Amino acid sequence: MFKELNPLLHSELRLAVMSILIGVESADFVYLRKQTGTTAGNLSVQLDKLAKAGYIGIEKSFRGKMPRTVCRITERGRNAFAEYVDALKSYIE
Amino acid sequence: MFKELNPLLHSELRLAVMSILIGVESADFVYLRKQTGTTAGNLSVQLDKLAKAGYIGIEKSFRGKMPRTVCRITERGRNAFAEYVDALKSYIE
DNA sequence: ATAAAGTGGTTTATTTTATAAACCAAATTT
DNA sequence: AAATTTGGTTTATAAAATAAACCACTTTAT
Repeated sequence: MFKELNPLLHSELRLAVMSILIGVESADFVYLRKQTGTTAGNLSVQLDKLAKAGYIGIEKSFRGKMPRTVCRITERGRNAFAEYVDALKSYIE
Repeated sequence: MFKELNPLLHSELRLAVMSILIGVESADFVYLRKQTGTTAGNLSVQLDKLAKAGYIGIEKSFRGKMPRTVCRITERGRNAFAEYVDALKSYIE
């Protein structure tokens, strides 16, 4: 009757991050923080979880002298997101 | 950009319960437990939360000698569900 | 009649998760 | 050179979900 909701995606902040990343080539930490309106600490933790699941890739580098964290959705992340959306529909349609 | 997701509804089990109740006149504890596949303890706790928020009404009675718990969505619950679904769309569309 | 098992739950304890607070290293501003 | 800002991470706390125990009965089997 109801499809299971991937708990990693069923989180407001992680879902927002994935929702952003699915629509862009890449996005950096600062951008994600502004768009989601969350705290840096929370974002840091949630990005880690998404990365550990292989849903996003994180590249750290320096832009001049400042650190820079760029995130990008992976194919696995894309698939998981699509499945999650599909599962959600079993609840809301 | 992203609408807030009502945390009371952003829970797999509570969402499933609301999803069932929105489509029927009423449903009892046993039916909800079977449809959702959850444990009685978990269902009991989550129904309480929905009831305390005024999203569902709970009537307790006896059917012959056995206790019976009947749940019904309220107008407030109906509205909250509709809003939640609408908010979700800002993430998945 | 009594013990064992089942029904329909509730309550309490444990684990997991989310969130916030504190911190760090370096850069920039005053 | 002290204070503030940037771009984060780490750690502590609060909240939530889940599971395990339990309770009050009823039904079935002995």
